[in-house]
Amino acid sequence: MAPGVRGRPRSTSVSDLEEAAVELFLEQGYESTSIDDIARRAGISRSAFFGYVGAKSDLLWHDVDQALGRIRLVDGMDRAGVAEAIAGALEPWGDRVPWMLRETAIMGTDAVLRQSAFERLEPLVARVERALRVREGRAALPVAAALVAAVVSGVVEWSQDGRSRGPASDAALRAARTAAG
Amino acid sequence: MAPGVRGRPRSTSVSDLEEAAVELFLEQGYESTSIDDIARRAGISRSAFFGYVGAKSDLLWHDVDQALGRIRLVDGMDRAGVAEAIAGALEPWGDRVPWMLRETAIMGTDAVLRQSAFERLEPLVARVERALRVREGRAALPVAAALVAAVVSGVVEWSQDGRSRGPASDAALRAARTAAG
DNA sequence: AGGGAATCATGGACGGGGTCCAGGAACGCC
DNA sequence: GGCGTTCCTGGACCCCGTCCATGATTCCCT
Repeated sequence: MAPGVRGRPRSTSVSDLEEAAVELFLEQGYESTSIDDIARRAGISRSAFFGYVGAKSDLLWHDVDQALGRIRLVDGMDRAGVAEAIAGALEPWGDRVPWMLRETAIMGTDAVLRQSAFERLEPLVARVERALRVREGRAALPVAAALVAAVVSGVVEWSQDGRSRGPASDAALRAARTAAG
Repeated sequence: MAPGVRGRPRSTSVSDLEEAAVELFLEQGYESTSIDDIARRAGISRSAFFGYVGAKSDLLWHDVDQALGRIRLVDGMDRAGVAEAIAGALEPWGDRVPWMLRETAIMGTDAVLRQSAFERLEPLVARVERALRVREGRAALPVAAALVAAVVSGVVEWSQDGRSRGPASDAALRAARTAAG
């Protein structure tokens, strides 16, 4: 596939690394799993690991990062439009929680997720602010921050709902509405 | 002072460490300043450093942590009440921006602040949720998250306002109101 | 077939953060 | 002065993330 690409082909993928990591995290926990462990199980060296991923915690965000990449915002949107755009990007998830957002207790990843959450979400806040600026003016930033925070907290609650969990996009929309009320 | 305390007295304080750190951060930047550098300038060993502070980034949050500790929430508050409580805790700041929130460009601390922001703010979200639960019911979490996010973004904007910056508490209140509207 | 050129993998070195611990130093109390 | 308590020190340790020289694998062109 992909003709015209020269050079040595990659020997694995981020998804494979993610898979290997989840296994190890479930077995030994996040902190007790070194990058060496993950790389070894995926069949590459520690150095190569950093050719796929910039940090160990990136593996936890792989699914979320892809969802973030699917969000399509347009300048001039209103709050509801932004909420729908974000919810739409979550539709591929359906009612299935990404591996890394589940079993956080077993893996002991809560602390790490908190550390990297702001870093991950802040770019989205910036994008939302830009989209809202036409309608909200100079107050766009707090509005954007509040909107994103509401949606995120909604998704987090959703991911912790044991059973009877609907689609992620519904949870996102619901949270956005309740916060706006 | 403080009679009845046995044992060797502490040889410095967190505030002293913060002061030494700010100097070094302004001179060399955050990343280029090692914990050894800070400890040396403060006249203690690297090991002792961790007896005052759990991590290098804690120094950046010293002022904010104290403000967080001043916030008094009561179960049954409404959104406006919570906003006022938070704003009240910021009054000691007046219109002066804490050292570590200023000159973040010079110190190169933006990345570190982002990393530790969620970690710092999430406990506040939890407290706000608890206070709001009486009135907001099960939707308290997204509301709390949105409220905190709005206030924080407002304070961040305030801290970057070059001149004609009013008190921090005003900025916090303003942001909370615009996000709620 | 053979020689670039490009891309990736490897192993190792390095600096730094954070933890841990054994020993010593400074205090109050008896 | 002895004792318990609290703190400081120096060092060892593990791991993360960066960097680099070297080698491996592929495509393309001649």
